[in-house]
Amino acid sequence: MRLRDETKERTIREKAIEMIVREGFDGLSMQKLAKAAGVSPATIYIYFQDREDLIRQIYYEEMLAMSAETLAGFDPGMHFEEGMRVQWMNRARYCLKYPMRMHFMEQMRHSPFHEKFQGDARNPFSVAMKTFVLNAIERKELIQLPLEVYWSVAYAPLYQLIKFHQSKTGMPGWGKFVLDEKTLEKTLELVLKALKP
Amino acid sequence: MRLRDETKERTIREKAIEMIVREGFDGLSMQKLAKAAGVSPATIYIYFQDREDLIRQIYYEEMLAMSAETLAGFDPGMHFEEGMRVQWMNRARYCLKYPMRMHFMEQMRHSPFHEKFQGDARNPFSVAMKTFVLNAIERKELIQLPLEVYWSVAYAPLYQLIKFHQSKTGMPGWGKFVLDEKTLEKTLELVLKALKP
DNA sequence: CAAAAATAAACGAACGTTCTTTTATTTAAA
DNA sequence: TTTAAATAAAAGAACGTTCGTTTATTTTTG
Repeated sequence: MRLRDETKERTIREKAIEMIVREGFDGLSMQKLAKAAGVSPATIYIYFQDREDLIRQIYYEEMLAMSAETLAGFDPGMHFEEGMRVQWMNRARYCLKYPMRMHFMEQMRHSPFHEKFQGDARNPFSVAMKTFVLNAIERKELIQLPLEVYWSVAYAPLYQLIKFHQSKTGMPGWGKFVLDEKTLEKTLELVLKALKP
Repeated sequence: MRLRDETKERTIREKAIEMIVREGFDGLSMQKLAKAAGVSPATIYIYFQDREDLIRQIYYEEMLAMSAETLAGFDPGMHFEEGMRVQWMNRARYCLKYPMRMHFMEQMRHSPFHEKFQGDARNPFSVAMKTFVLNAIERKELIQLPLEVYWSVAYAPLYQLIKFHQSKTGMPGWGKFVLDEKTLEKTLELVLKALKP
């Protein structure tokens, strides 16, 4: 019995991400992907049921990887400020280390795929986050607010900053923006100021 | 000479947005669009050069409409808190009034089209925004910070909140989230707390 | 040799776009 | 006032291409 060449699946996954980032979901065709991965179109269908399953699987894998990296060194029982700092640094590090994957996820999250796949995506992440927030509120290290408001104030600015950083042109009319350690830290301070009692 | 039926172009544009929101850029095909708009495929090419031009034109139109609505009742010389409040309410109103268009724009902004079209998109918006921020800093109503940091802290939370509101399922594991006037106002207060000296 | 991996070639369907024709409307000569 | 030429809008059918996927076959390795 012939064994699977696991590098083939990896290559397919990576090339798919590249294609989607470069040309959007429009640009992801199975035949072009096969060519890019140096593989026959039929081979893709050994590893994935169909095009949608391919996208779904990449999405799940990426979600897990991001969650894991985000929760590294994090404990839901941590003090608020420390926990926030760990998460900010983890997220920033991941996004800057894997800009392709990050871009892919951003594209995913704003496409109709997101709602379609969300139901069966069980990231270990929401639970930890919820516990962390409730703890922090109880300890009076964080003001009382709905989870969605917390999320919006706590992390949306970070992702927007990263998007500015990764944008080639920056804001139209403004120059190129570079996100350095200091700016990151300063922005985190602002967010903490908003959220602490 | 036969006159143009202007309703045709409007219908095409609206159906295109609907299709993109429902099925993504993948799902936008010229033939399906023609059928949905009750028009011959060839007719679309009277109004638009090609598929990409169609998307580009819709994008520009939407950008202008959003900018206009966002700047309604706004003056770059306004005091910081008042200006922020006007912009928050304007943006929120627009997004909640036209969820389709908003969704279309979000999908646009995170697709490769965005960088492609950004160069020639001149929204009247950046200038007003820049002036407003510089004024506010000079008056010491706003702390000193880069424009990108300001933008990230000031508006990213708002858009994230709106996305929660419009998401059918809400955060996975949490319930459905409804954005009411009071939550909006509360969140704005938090952001102001972060940004004021 | 058995069996799964991998392929090349091919399938019908759908794609973006164009070609040809028809329809509606204006213009202006009769 | 009638009517025919002129013209752009609009339609329908078709173009060649590429799409996602499958079938039939070969290759590889336990």
